[in-house]
Amino acid sequence: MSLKVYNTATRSLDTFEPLENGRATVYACGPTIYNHAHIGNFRTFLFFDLVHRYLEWSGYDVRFVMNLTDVDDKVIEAADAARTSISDHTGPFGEIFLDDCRTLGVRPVDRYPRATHYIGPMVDFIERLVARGHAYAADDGAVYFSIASFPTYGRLKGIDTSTLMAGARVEQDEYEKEDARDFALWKPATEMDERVGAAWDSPWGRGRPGWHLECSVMSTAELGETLDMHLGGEDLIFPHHENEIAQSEGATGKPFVRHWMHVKHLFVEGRKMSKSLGNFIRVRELLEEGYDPAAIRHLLISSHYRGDLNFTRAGLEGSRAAVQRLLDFETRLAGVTVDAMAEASELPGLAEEARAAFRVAMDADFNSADALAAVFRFVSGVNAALDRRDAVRPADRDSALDALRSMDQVLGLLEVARAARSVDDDLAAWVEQKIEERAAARADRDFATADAIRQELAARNIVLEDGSGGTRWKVVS
RNA sequence: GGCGCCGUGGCCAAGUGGUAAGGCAGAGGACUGCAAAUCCUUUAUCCCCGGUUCGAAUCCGGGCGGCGCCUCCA
Repeated sequence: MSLKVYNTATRSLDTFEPLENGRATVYACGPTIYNHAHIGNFRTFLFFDLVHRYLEWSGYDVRFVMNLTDVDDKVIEAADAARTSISDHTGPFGEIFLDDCRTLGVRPVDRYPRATHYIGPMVDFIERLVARGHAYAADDGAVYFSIASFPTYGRLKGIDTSTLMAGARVEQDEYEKEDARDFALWKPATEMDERVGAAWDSPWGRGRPGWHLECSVMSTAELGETLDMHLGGEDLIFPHHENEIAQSEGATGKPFVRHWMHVKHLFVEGRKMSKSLGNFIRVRELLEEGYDPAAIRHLLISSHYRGDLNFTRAGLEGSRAAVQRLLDFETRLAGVTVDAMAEASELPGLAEEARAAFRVAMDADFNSADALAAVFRFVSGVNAALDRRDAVRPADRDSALDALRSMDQVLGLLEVARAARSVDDDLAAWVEQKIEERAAARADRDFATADAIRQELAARNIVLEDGSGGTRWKVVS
């Protein structure tokens, strides 16, 4: 009964062991806020959220940090193209990103450090690396990390760097590097950098930090020198995270990260999502097309984070239906007839079974697909049990409701679905009025009128359910 | 070229040695004025070939097919 996580560094399923018992420090590489986030980004960010929620659900005292990159090549180019500054360009996109996160149910994390707020610590960090012989200043005003000074470089990705650059990818004369493999910690400012406000004073002159450095410095500043978990997309393994290890361990002499976890990139309609294929899907678009955010969330967590995930609109339809089943189940359970004198039911047993299966699934390297299966088995089991009975004990109902809501603390599906379906009082009053009219028509066996009313409501995504206790209504997506 | 991953029913997707979770879709039935919701029934020799084993979707070898990284893409 312990959490096992696949560790990219060891390439094996390791037992999660934080530095300090009961506490967990997590650093996740967040987005570069120069544009709208796409659906692939959110597979990763939703996984971060799953980790965040599950660690808390498991009782850890979690400190979770996700950076927002607000200065790098892409940001600078985008800001310059928009004839603005990097801060004016990234500000709104940062807000939009956080807004998308809220919509999809990504819980706020403890800190969202932005690189531009850490320039001082970054300069200090570079000086430490220089002092320890891991970095050197070049004549062009840049400071480079010396790969030769860090023998284990390449271990995370499992590559031998001595042959890595044997190919002719690197323009040897581009910078004043001592070794083609070396990477920049500090880059001298260009005219464009100055124009968009991406240049700061430093002991090496005007310039800006290298992208890899940002994460090493912010994670250390916010969480300490050794992190329990570091998360990111699979593309970041090399060189980004490899470089972070070299920088951080080079500067501190201590292990940087205990567990490295990486999320696999998703596919869209069976193909890699890429600009050249023109199949980028932004979260914004899906929301504007009217897709339920809970369905998006469901689809993105419906497969294991290290496995393939093929994102399709057909799949989104399926997820929409799955989420609706969950909502209907909660509504039914909450409204079930209770009777303290009723005989004991299967619900407490099913609830216990579901919680246990859910935990086993999530402990197995955050297997959300298996965890969802546990939830749906529970749904079927309880529905069948309720069909066999007229009433259940209040405590039995509560045990089932508690289990459902507890599991949703991690999955966040009901939570997001409810938020997306909130109705104002005016609409509710109108619907109630229509339902009364329909009830009167039905009493007169005037089914034509009754059906017309039902269709009028359906046109506004209101679906009716006639039961023994009267008519219930719900908003569907 | 180097390193690595994947191929499970119509679609999506768990399962890494004991004879196939779950969701969606479909078909039949129960319930309903009709629906909706729900329940019941129903749909897989796990890409192919060989091997190891009492036993393999799961391990090994080969093949076919798809893909990723080695480029500051989550």
